[in-house]
Amino acid sequence: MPPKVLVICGPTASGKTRLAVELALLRGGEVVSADSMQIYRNMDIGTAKPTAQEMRGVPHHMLDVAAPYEDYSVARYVTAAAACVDDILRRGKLPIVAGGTGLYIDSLLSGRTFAAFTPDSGYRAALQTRAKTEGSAVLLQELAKIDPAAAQRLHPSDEKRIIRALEVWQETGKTITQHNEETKKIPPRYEAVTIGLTFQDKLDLWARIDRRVDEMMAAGLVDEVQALLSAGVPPRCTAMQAIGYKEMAAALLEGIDPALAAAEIKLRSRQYAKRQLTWFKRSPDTRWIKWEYSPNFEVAVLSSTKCMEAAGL
RNA sequence: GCCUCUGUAGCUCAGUUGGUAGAGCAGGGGACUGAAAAUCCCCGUGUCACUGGUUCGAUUCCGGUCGGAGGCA
Repeated sequence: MPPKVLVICGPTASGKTRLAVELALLRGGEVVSADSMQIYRNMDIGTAKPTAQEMRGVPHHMLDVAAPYEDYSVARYVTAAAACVDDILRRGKLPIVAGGTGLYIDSLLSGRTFAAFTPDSGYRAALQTRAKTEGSAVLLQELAKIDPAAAQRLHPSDEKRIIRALEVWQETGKTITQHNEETKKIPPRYEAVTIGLTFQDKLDLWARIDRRVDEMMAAGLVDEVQALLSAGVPPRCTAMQAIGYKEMAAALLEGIDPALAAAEIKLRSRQYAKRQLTWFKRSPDTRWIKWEYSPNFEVAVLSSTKCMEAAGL
């Protein structure tokens, strides 16, 4: 049997951080973040990275492990996060994987491996150029010749995935379809007890998001983004695609009122929360905790604890 | 007070030389195997302000009423 871990997922601003700390304190656990943007250093306010005060002495892993200008990836995350989880397990403590990046969580738990090459050979760039000039539909047609199943699955506009499929073939000699089938057979790395946080009423989620963005503004989001820009972080890099940074950087660069950017950030955050829910909803074993009018952490902790006991955690 | 423009989807607006209408954004749903806070796909019936008239038929033309914007006084 694979080792057991606790997972806490849910949309942005649903209280994952706080619940993770509560449960860690209760069970002698340590938190492993599963957040694709909190991995970056110097991006604290806009990613709602837990502060030392919020951590309450609970060790947190996978925060601040990359520089903003670096190109991070799921593959890197899984390698590093699995090492953290294994170490926590070895020390007899409970690993609590908490975060909102569904792909990171699933990849960590599944034991899935990624095609063994680093996508910086220039081939990807060449394909991107071709997609721009010839259109991604042309690339899809080429893909159809080597991997009909993948071509069938992909939409002609889905440039990123078409390029990835082509690049996997080019670099490894295997089609992405074949790769996916093989990795599906890999047994899960961990047995997860998953708790999902959500809201009875969507409007409560929206209100929490709005409030959080207001707090970010008050905490100095504008300065944080300006500092990144001043430090020479390219506005187009992965880290700067993060909600909050993307909009604020654009406002700063174009001389737009930051308050307008804040409104945009609220909107994008709501849309992001919806996408997160879509991802998490498809896991049938997730135990959902629905916040009602206001988040009641006592109830959530109790409910989580029962859930953990039932699963033998 | 007079003149001009204007009132169409939650918002911004197209449009119908008269046969009951469509985009963007918002919203809803979905996907997702090395950028994932990224990326991609699907979903548009609404008293066409109200009210008379002309007409086989009006959201479209004409009159009036009520909103809104601007101009002249």
